[in-house]
Amino acid sequence: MSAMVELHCKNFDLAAIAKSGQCFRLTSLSAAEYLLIANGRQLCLTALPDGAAFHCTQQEFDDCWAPYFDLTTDYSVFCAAAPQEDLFLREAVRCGEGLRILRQEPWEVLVSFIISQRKNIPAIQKSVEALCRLCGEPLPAEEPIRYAFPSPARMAALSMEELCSCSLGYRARYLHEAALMVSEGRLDLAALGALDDAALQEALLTIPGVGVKVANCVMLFGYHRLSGFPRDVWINRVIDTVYGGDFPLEPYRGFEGVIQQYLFCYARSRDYREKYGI
DNA sequence: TGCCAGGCTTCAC
DNA sequence: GTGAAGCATGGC
Repeated sequence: MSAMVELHCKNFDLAAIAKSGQCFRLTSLSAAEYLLIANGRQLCLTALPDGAAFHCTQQEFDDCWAPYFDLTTDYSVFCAAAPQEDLFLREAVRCGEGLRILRQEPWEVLVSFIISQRKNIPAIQKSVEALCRLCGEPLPAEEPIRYAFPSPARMAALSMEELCSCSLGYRARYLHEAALMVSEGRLDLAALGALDDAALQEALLTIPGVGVKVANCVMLFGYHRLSGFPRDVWINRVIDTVYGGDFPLEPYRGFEGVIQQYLFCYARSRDYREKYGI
């Protein structure tokens, strides 16, 4: 019988995480089965009513996946921060209380969110997967063959034509330059982790194709800087239509990014669109 | 078929 | 410094 670790946790919803738009390689295989490729390995998961079953050894769970899913953080504290009078945020939290802010590798997040600009989530997933198939290392496993996220060096070796074959459009030259910057040592993503938030954002903004929004995504999802608050079209729409153009961040200082994620997921939900006629 | 998508860069002014 | 135009492509 293969190894398995069961997680029972109120604030853990695989379906919500999979469609949260923060990672693009956690995919649904069936109603309750999911496949995650991250950290150079793959993991099968089964959604449970109060958590998930991780199909791996206890050691792999402890060393790799518990940190990845940020399991030592108590998200109920963030959920409880929504004030009684903010009915919209309370509904957003209720809708997304199983979300986690994943601790992904900065390089993968950087590439994924350079790709993300002016694309919807299915299109991003498709481009990321095409890129992995094109130049990612095959993972040691049975059929079907799956591919790790490509290293900067492997991406830098691609021609512009090869990059464009992943439906990257005008983003291909951004990715090519980013891959060169990292593979040639002009940009040390690991070293950036030692910088404070302001210096980290400044460094990320030197990368072509990275503006304030993408930089905030990389900070939040790649460096676990929970104060990052990416403003995309969905968030701006919510702030404009629900908060009169000004969302109060001060009450959520230090975990603005978690609140942002609740807002983002609720804004894209059917509940929200039906309720607000959008 | 047309609008939109986890925006950024460039170029007038 | 600010605002508008242009950008490639696929989902819905």
